[in-house]
Amino acid sequence: MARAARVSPSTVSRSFNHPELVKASTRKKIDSAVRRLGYIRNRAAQTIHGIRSGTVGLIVPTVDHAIFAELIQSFSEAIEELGFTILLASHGYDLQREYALARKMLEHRVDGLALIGIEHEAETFGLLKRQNVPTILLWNYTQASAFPSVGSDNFEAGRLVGAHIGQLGHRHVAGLFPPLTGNDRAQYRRDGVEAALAGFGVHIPEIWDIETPYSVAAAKQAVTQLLNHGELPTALICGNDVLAWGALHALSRAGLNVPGDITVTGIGDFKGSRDFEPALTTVRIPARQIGAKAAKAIATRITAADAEITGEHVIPELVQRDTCAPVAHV
Amino acid sequence: MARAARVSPSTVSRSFNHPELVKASTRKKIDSAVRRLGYIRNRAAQTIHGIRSGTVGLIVPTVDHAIFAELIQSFSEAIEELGFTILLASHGYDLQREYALARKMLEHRVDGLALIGIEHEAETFGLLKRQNVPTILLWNYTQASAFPSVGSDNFEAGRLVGAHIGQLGHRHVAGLFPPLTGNDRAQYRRDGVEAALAGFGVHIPEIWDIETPYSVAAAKQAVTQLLNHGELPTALICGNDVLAWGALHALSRAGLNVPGDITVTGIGDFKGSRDFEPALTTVRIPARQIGAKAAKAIATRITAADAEITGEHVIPELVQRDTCAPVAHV
DNA sequence: AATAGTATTGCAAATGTTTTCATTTTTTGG
DNA sequence: CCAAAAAATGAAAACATTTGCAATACTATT
Repeated sequence: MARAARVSPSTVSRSFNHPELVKASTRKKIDSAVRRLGYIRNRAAQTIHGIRSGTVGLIVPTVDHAIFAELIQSFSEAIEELGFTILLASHGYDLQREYALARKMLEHRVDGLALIGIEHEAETFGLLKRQNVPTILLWNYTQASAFPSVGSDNFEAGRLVGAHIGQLGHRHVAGLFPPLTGNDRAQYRRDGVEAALAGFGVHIPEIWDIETPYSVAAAKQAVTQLLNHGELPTALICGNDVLAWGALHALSRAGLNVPGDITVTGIGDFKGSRDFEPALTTVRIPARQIGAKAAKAIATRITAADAEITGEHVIPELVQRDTCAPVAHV
Repeated sequence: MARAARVSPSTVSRSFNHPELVKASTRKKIDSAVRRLGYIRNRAAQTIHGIRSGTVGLIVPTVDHAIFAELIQSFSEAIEELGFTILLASHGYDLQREYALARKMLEHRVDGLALIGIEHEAETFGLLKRQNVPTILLWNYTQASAFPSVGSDNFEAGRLVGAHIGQLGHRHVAGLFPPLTGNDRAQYRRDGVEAALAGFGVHIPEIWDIETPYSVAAAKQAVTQLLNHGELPTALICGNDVLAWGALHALSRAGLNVPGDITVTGIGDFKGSRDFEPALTTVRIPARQIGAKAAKAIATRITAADAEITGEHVIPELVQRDTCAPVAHV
């Protein structure tokens, strides 16, 4: 490239990075050579100078379906705006694989890393601390996390639905949750629900304690099965909106009225929950906001290495819509 | 690193890349130093030797919601399996931005690039041809695309619904499509629908030709508005499943029976459409299959530079479920 | 114990860029 | 038109790795 423009590599470099330092005529020569050759700078070569790679790793449990899609989208938009590109990988809720992926991203010399959730392998935390990679934990929030977390307190989210259901007078409550292992969000929500419910002396009995994979299909099937099982709860608390959608479809299919016959809640307030029929009562965890804030936080930390970033709590909020009713007085 | 293990850099390199060439005892020394220092190879340094970067660019219109999520997930799983990491970016249906993003990925020296759809800026195609980056076009399919395409023929998908609706006897048909600019998939579907319909002498009149942004909320609102508009079509063809969901919610809200009062179709067969109530009649475009095949195709092309890869047509298929009925005989 | 192999390692060059410092060119002011 | 100052450019080192080739260290054979 340098020879094509008949200048030294140094001048080419300057022309890109500090154009004000090179004479207009020289710059023109270089630009024309660039165009002529279709030259594209090699970021890898810059990176080995300690110059930032311009990439941020994002490791999620899954891209599939609604859960993280909105988060990924907003995070990616915001981080792109700030000049970075995303390296994306998913581990399928396997925190061992997460460790391997984090390592791989470090090989690529990402400038920063974002993980979903608060709890990770000690090995992973150790690695990131040692390598001193700016890291941020998304989606769930606590003050005491190993790295700054940006998200909603999922325990609080669970508590909100639990309390709401309790206040509506429900005493026969079922729970529909995804597998809890490797998923602190679901775990915290679940704990929050139980804690709030306990305040009303309510406990989810084992027959009504359903675990299903994360999908509309699985949730629908599980609820359909529950329906054939004899006694019906008066309320069904779902660990997230997708499961709630599945539940609503199952109830609709069975000819049951929501909230007349049974109350249903979700968590997440995913796109579509507002417009569902009946509109889903849920807890809003504002994915777009979290994504945008997280992007800003990590970019700040990357560009101003000293700036200690703090986590940020995006407060979850109960959104009352049309799937909840007070229990009929006995 | 090399000094820590008291060997030369060359030996360290060999120990990683051709372990059989270094003595077991030396390898052990190196391994222990690696562990001690938490050393992680720098891929950037490898990349400037012409060694592959191990990344594949994936540029999508949006990550949001159901459309591409499944595709991204399956593509990412498969490509990861093959040892690559994804560089992800989204352009919001703006093909100019797509060009810029492609350039950026080239700066990062991606080993290959995947784009959604067949039609792109001439500039983009030119760039990729010149740089000779293995490129693949996802989701839509034609034989005559600028790069190999892996996906379903979206014209055919549209034709399938159009023909189905025509055969059921519908003559008063409405269409609900997303904006067509910068979106060949929607465009082709639309064309297919119209072509098939024309075979039955049917044309979508302007009042029933609705364009809405890509979301459940927008679709619901648009259909609600249509409902207040006087005359009702006997069938509503939606450009994709998400819009169909919105339509179904609107109809449910209005107390209309599907398919009794009106027939509805989607395209895509996204996760959840099967379990919707009523289950959505749609055309299956198997995202998982497309993602997996595309990953394999591009990886092949990357690892065996000579291997000319061919596109692959994943045949779309009408999935008849419960939202279509023949029109009542007049 | 010497020789011929073979196995193992190191040296040096190369990769594409940035950066510091030195050199050359241009401009300015007298 | 000259000297001094300022502006523009180039040379060389640095970054972390790979690789071909040369050098060294073993092993087996006689």
